[in-house]
Amino acid sequence: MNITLPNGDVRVFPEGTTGMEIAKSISEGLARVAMGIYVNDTPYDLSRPILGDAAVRIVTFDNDEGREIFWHSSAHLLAEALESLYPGVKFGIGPPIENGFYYDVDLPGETKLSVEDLPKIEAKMAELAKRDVPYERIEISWEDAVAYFREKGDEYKLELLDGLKGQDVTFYRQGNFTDLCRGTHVPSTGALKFPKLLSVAGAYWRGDEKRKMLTRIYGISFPKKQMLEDFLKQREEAEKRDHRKLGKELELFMISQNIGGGLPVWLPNGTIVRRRLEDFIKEELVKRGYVEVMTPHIGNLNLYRTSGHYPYYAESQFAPITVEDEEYLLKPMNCPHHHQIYSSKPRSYRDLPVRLAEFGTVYRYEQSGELNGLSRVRGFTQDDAHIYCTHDQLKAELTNAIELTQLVFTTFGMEVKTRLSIRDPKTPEKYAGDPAMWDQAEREIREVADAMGLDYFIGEGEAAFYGPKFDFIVRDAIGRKWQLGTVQVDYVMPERFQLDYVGADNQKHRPVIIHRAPFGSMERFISILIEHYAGNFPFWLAPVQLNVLPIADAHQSFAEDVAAELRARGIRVNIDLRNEKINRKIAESEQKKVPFALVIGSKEIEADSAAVRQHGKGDLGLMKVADVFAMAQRLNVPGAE
RNA sequence: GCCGACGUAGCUCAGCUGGUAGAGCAGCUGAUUUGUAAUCAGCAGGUCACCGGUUCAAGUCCGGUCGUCGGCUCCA
Repeated sequence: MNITLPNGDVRVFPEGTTGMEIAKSISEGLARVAMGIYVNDTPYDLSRPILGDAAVRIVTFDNDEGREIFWHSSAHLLAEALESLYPGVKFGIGPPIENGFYYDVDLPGETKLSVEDLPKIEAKMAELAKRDVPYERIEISWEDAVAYFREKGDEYKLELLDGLKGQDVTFYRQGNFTDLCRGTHVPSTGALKFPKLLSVAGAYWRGDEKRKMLTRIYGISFPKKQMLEDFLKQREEAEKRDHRKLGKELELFMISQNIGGGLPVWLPNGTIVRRRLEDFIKEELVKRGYVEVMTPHIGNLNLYRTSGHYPYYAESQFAPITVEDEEYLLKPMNCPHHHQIYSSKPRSYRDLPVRLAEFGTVYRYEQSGELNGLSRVRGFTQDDAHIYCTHDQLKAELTNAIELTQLVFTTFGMEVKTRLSIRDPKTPEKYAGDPAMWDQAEREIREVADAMGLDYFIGEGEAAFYGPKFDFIVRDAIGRKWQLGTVQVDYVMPERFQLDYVGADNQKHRPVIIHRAPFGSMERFISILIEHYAGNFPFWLAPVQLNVLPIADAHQSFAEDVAAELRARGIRVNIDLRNEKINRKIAESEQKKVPFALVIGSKEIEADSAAVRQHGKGDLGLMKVADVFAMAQRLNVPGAE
């Protein structure tokens, strides 16, 4: 048979040759690190005979696919270890994930697992790995598979089999452990020498909170010990960037239980960062023809009945407040308020687009277990705006809104993934408005994306109930994904709020609304920003931009003059007049991550200069004070490095 | 909300099998006048998250509550 390699080479092998034999024919080295082989894009075990001509691709730990195989096999090894340590354990699912693998298990009786049990399990895994036994693929009829798990009493596997009714299935066996599994696996357990179990957590069976909570064990493994060590070190480094830790250290924000969980307060330093970001966006809004508005924090409940948010989202809102027989809601979003502004006077097509912007604070009830620093809160401020436009203007306005969002991410150099969030065709009841409208909206938003050459992926079922949207997703220091900016198309609210404008034909028409927020939530954006910079804010954002550090009393008056001159130029300056050694003053300036320190002693005064020290870079030498002023002003603009 | 772990001074953390709380940093006072990452000394600082129980005795053991963290679920 003819086997085509990824480089285009075609080699002839006897029918039934295995992936391992092909790998060996290429090189012994490749055979050693191979995890599996893709045969015409279907993953095969290396021991599985290949029948007929095929294009193949051998995958190793360096490929996503190879890691997937490696971690999937590791999950089976974990399961085997658990079965040997906790006889009677039942197994849910145990897939590979982005960084490692997990297995969901139902432990026998009242057995509880805590992190302290992990080393023991880990040791067992390592021991089992050492036997170096093969992963065997077993094809089995559905009936026999059911019989096996019925015998074993594993109702979870039986439930999984329910979903596979009528098909033959595959088992994988290594040593004493057999699992229902589609595969693929590494050739033998010997490859999995360095497993590391990371955490235990509860996880609902099949993700359904009405069903039993299983114990999930997370782990990771590597083919080389050094890789495991590097991974753990990197993890530790990432934890240092955690915005909750840096937020405290740099006095950016705090969360007080006396105020309430999920209700962060901004400290003076954090307020500066936030205001600078707001100023940055506001400037862009002016350039793009937005007008700013302000609306109160509560609104009549009827607004949200009209919009449909209430009672649909009632369980994620704070309870209504009743005053003089009227009910009010802490606003969970700004849109209805803005719609009132739009409809406060007759609008002509000549007025459109109307772009109403507001840094609007909204309140949503989040479950206590979900609160997280600034990332997940109960009160947050959106850099919100609603664009009311004619249908003809929609694409241009969408493009403009997406560009603004992109400007945000490029300004900060953040890596972002763009998701086009559309309906889930299986649950039409979750969406308002008529399907034809949706089809149109989804088509239009996609056309805009394609015209812009946007790199995006589809998120089926991620649309808002009133329309499709783009979501901009970034990762925090420890790899969790968060949605920041969003741009949404909405044909539903104009209907519900009876919004209209008079067209050139002197007839009333419905506008289209674009909801958009480039930062999304200021709180969440800043949480990511803190981690992105590891607290080392660029000059224009830094709460304190410059520390002036006189060496001794004699240098104070000159230093104070320099500081005053900088302040007069709008630079945020601190001066350290304490009776401390210069080393101490420098150390603290570095710890506080202040971008520049100006050391001032006799030499500097003599030369009308300052010794400039850049945070993280060290001493840059003497600079004339006039040049320092110029540099500070040059750096004090958004995006400057 | 659910599963698990954790909660000691402003911060970071010690406190073994129960015997009335300890360090470093920060703070205050004083000395030192300092040249590129922490000068020295003294002082002060705690209802050991909260409530209840066991015990002669609880930071430590048990139960409950609240909160934090890691997940799960949810996210307009």
